[in-house]
Amino acid sequence: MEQNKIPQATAKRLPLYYRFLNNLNQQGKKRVSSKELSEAVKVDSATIRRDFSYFGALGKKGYGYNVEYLLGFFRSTLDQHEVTEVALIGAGNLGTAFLKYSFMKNNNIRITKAFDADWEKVGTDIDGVPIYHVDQLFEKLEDTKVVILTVPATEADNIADKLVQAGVNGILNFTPARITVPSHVRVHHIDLAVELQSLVYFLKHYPLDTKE
Amino acid sequence: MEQNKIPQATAKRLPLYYRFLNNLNQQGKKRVSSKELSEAVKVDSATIRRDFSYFGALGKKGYGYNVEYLLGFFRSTLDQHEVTEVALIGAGNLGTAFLKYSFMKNNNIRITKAFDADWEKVGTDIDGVPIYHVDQLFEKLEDTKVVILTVPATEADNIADKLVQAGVNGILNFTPARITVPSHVRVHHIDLAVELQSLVYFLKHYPLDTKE
DNA sequence: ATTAATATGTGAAAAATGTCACGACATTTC
DNA sequence: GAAATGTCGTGACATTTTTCACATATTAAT
Repeated sequence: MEQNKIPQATAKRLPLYYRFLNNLNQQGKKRVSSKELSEAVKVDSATIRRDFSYFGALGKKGYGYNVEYLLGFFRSTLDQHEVTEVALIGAGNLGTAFLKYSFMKNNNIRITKAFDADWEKVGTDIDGVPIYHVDQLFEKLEDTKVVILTVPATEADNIADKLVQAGVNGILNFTPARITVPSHVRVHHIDLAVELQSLVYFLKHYPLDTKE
Repeated sequence: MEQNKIPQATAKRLPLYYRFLNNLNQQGKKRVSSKELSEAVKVDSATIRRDFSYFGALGKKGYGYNVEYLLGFFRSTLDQHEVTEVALIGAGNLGTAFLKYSFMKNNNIRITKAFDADWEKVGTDIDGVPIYHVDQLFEKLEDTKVVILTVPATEADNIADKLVQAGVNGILNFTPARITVPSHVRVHHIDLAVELQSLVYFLKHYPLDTKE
C-alpha cells in the first residue's frame, strides 16, 4: 500500500503514460520531453511533469526524460513485471468481443477464464479462454481478484454478490446497473450509453473549442 | 449553447440520473428523494441536490422530487425528445458488439450506419444497420455529426482526419490511440486497457474502503 | 568559455469539484 | 391545528486537480 499520496487523477493516467512510453521505446527513441509526451497523450505538459514529480525526480533539467529509465520505472510501479489474471463474467456480445479483442497487447493483464449462464457455451473456449458456468464461480474463480462484468443489467447485482463472496475485490462494470458492494470492493463503471449521451450533451450545450 | 454554467462533472452525471428516473417512472414511483436516488446511482445525495440546483428549484422541500416532472425536465435538457443518429466506424469485434448490444434501450440515440474497410462486410447489415465502406464516408455519412470509433489503433488518426473533413464534431474513441483533431471537435476516450490497468493499480496501492 | 536554448520540478494561485450542515418550508401524524 | 418529521437548496468550507511561471540545472552552439 506504500505511496497512497498519489492523486487519483494521476493514478488514472499512469497506464496511459506507460503505453506511450512503450511505443516510444519500440520506436527506438532515447529521450522525451514532457512537451513531446504531451502532444502524444493529449495531457498538458505541466500536468505530466507534476504527475511524474509525485514519484520523485525522474527527469533531467534541460534534457527531458530517459525513455528506457522511465519505462522501467513505470513497469515496476504498475506491476507490469508480473502477470495479473482477470476473469470475464458474461460471454455475450460485448464479453466475447473483449475475449477476441487483444487490447492487452502492451500490458501484462490477461483474461484467463470466462463465465456464462448459457450451458451451450460452457465447456467451449473463445480464443483459448475456457468458459465455465456462472454457478461454478466458487470452484473455478480460485484466487482471481479482478473481473470484467459484462452480464445483462438485470443480473448484475445478483452476480456481483456472488463475486464478492468468492473473494473478488475489483470489478470493471460494463453493465448499466450501479451495483451494490461492500466498501472493501472497488467498482469502476464504464457506462457506454452514458458516455455517448454525455458526449452528445456536451456537443449541444458547450461551446466548441473547449476541451474535455 | 444556452447554459454553459453547468459544471462538466455535473453534465457527465445527467444521463445517469435520466436513466434511473426512467426506471423509477416505469416502476410507477411518483416521488423520489435525493437520498433514495443517491442509493440507486451511488452518488452522494448532497452532490445530487447540488447538481439539480444548477437547473433551478426542481424539488419540493419536505417532499422530494416528482419523478414524472423531473424526468420530463431531463428529457428536454438531454434532447431526448428527438432522435440523435450516430455512426459506427469499424465493424470488428467490438464494433459489432455495439451494434448487437442494444444498450440504447432507454434513450434516443441510435446507431444508424456503420462503416468498415472490409469489402466482404460492405453491403450486408448487422441487426438492421447497413455497412458501408470507409471510402464512402463522404457520400454516406451525410449529416451525422457523432461517431463511435472502433477501428484498429493504427488506422485511428487517419480515419479521424477523414471524419473531421466529413463534418463530424464528436468522436467516442474506443481505440488506444490518442487522436489529433482540430479544437472544434470533441473527443471522449474510452480506453479499455487503461481502465483495467488503473483498476488493478488502485487495488494494489490504495487502501480498501476508499471509493473512486 | 561564454552564451543561448532547453526543459525540469515546484511554490503558489486558480479552478473545479465535493461535502457539511442548517434554515426554511412542506408534509405527515396525532 | 400543533408538533414532529422529512427534505430541499445553498452558503460556507474542504478537497482535489490543474495551471502558471520561474529558479535552477543541463545541454548545445559558437
